[in-house]
Amino acid sequence: MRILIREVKNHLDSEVEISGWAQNIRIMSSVLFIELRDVSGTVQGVLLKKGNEELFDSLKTIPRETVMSMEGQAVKSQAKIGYEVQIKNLEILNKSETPLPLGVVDKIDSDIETRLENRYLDLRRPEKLSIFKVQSTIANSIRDYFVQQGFIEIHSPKIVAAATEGGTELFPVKYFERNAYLSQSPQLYKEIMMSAGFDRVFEVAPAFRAEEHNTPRHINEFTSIDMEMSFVNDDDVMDVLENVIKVAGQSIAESNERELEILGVSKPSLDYKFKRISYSEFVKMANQRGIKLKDGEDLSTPVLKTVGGEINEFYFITRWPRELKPFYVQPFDEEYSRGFDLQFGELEITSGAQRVHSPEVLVNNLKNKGLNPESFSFYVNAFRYGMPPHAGWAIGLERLTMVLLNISNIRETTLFPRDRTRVTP
RNA sequence: GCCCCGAUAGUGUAGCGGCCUAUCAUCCGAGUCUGUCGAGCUCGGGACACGGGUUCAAAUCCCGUUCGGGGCGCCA
Repeated sequence: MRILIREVKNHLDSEVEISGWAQNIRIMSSVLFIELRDVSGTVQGVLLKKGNEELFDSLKTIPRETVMSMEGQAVKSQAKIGYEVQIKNLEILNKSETPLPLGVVDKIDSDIETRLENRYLDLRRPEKLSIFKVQSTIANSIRDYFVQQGFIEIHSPKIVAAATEGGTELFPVKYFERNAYLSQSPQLYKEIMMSAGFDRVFEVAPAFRAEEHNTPRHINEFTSIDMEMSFVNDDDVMDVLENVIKVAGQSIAESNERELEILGVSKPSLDYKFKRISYSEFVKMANQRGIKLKDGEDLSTPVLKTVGGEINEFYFITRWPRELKPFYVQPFDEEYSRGFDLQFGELEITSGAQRVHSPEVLVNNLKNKGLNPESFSFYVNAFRYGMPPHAGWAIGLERLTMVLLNISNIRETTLFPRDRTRVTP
């Protein structure tokens, strides 16, 4: 029965069977070592030539990254990790071709381009695996938290009709005899669920944006963690968001000690209150730093870098100008809205808001934004027959992973990134 | 979409008019070495993105194409 490599140390002085990839084979005249790797770690197998001549010679020409299974005695030894497996039986399950398009254990770092082209090899490296183990923890801890808080997990359609929010470019798809689009966000649907009386919902699903951006923080398909709650305001859902981030940080600290060590990242320490800085205060902060910025202007990347870059923690930017936020964001007063962003330093992690719940205000907002309320009837109608006040937000899973692991390119936290020029693998 | 920068063995690089039948490392192959762990040592293998131009001479300079990187814009 095959065991995981990290379990070998619990079976010293007994027979074990392990399977994995031969990441390095060191051959001496009378003894050879095979470093075997599986999802849990690595261990070396040893084979003395004496008494095993045939097997010994056949292993001399085995390429790196060949998949094999070995049986033998697990023993304490002078190996660096303190133990090894004395090979008795070895079965080649699948030979690797050579040379490798990308060395898994080479000392040379490859370009991200080469790594993405050969992602299956790149992901064999423990650091890359670790990123996605952590991402799994993040997603699951958030999901658990929501379920615990009485949220209902929903799955909204990803193929949508022409009319959406405006603004973002959409990917067109052929829908039989009609044109449709890939969904940019579950926004309208999760709001409709409030009208449906589900009270609190969440969804973890892909979102598609056909923007031709080319930055280390944008991709065209990402995983959006969305939530929406009824009978709450913007401050309430900011509280929930702060908890969610802290829960995720806590779960990583508890479950991914080894991965953090491999990545050389310290445990997230989030035991501080997330600051809530109003948009207008943020503008003042920029002005104090010599940046010419008027109240009402959008916060550009350089502004966020200068001001946000100084704040090396999570913080909210609240009360954005209505002008800068979408039609479904609830006004705070004539000028400002109940929309907010969660930032980490310069990076936007989340966008959220208390939403408009009055159909009249909604229709008015649509018109003001130059959109035709008629095209949104499927959505607006849900407001006509009893829509509760509600609020919600959406986090980019990949961006959250970047922040918690201090990774600077979103492609690193995406298994198979879709960017301006990449659709494969 | 705009502005910079880049493309040399499987991988990562040096070279930036003649010294280049192109450097180094890794890798691959052959051999050697009684326990290595970035194994060591010896020998061998493998590359100038594509198209055009300038020049006696181009990896090197110029133009175009393709692809990539960075910055910005766009971006619920």
